[in-house]
Amino acid sequence: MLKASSHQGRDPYAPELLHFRKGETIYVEGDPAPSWFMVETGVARTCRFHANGHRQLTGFQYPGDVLGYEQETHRDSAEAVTDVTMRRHRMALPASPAAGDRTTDQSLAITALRNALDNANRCIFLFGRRTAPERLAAFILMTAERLGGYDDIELPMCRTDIADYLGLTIHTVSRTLTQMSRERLITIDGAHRCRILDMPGLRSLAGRHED
Amino acid sequence: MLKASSHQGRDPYAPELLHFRKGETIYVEGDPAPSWFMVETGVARTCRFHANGHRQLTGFQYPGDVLGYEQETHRDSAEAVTDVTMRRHRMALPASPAAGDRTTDQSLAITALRNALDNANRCIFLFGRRTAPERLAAFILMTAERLGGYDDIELPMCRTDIADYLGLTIHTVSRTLTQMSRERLITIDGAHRCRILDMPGLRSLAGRHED
DNA sequence: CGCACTCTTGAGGGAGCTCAACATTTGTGG
DNA sequence: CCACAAATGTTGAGCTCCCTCAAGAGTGCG
Repeated sequence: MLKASSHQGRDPYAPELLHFRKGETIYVEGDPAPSWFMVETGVARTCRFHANGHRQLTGFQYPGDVLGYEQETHRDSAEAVTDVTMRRHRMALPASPAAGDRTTDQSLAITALRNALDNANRCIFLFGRRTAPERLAAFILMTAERLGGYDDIELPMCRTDIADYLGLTIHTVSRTLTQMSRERLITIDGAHRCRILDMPGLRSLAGRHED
Repeated sequence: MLKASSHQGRDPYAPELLHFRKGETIYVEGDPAPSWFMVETGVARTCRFHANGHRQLTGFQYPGDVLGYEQETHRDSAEAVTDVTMRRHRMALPASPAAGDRTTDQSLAITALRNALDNANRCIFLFGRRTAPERLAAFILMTAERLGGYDDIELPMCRTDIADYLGLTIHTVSRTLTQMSRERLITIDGAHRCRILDMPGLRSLAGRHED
């Protein structure tokens, strides 16, 4: 399941660098989870599938973000949104045999988990009982912040990803973005690029007057 | 902000037992977060408020669940749904001074965070682009599992809590529950008690044919 | 008993989904 | 390089689900 450019027989605790091409699967829901990943370059997505086939994205992971830190088996699937480079870490099991600096490892894990939890809670907050324009405004602002806070944003994911993340259809996403550009909040330049024109207006729409 | 029945001058690392009465505030968004909590008895809820005043619950915490494990300041508020007993733990800072078994403490934190993250992801999954009946079916099943897997469930929270958690209005929650009892999926016995009549039907409605 | 609070129920309207078609971009082979 | 196909994105019309507004019923407490 794990596509690794691995070298057998190396130090099993040295974090390993892996490459995935756009669209490739990193791991699948239900796979055993002996390791977790931190994005170095590119963007990944995590998702789950409903019984009815509907896909729900649970998050996008940018450089520095962690994914796959779960007990026993993975609770979601992960795929590469763009070409992506990730570092694979061994699970820091409490009862693991002697191996280097476990404490540092655990601290790293705690920080990573805390960030992941914060992101998850932010999502729950952002997308509970909100209109399509509010969700998209929040999404654009969130993405802009992740990418460094510039007004010019490269959206690495396709419309379907955005829709499955925000709990909308691609039609509504498309229509709403068009509407937002009509209202001079943003400009859309192709499918993967947009620019924030009216930051206060966008923040207000997202329900973030302060912060 | 922290209402503690604390004894000054005790071992600062001994987890402390706190009591909160139904409706009492445990901590508030923005408070400094020098400690985190684990529920012993009762139920708590975490929530955030939108600029427009709308409340979004981010989770319910049952015995064994953790809350407030955040960096620097709390990212959400926490309140007691019922009378609740919690154990307060010190943050295990990587650079904290010598104090007992830090490693065990960190392992505990990792387990707690992992569970919290799993719950958060489950919520994102359950409530993305789903109808009111689907959300409520999922909610009832989730609550039943949390309470031990019995068919007879005591819902400790009020309708407003359920609505703010699922991103619905109390009207829709009420109407939908009534409808579900008309369809013989559940019975409603007062505001805080329900019984699952048709488990397969409920699982199917929640989109969980297997698992 | 009366007040406050929570929950339930109904009628009407609007946001977003469905169905359908078209436009644009990307990829592939001649 | 162009022709064509496939994938992705945009736009419109109609309908459904859930929110809004409004009122009534049940419950707990002084």
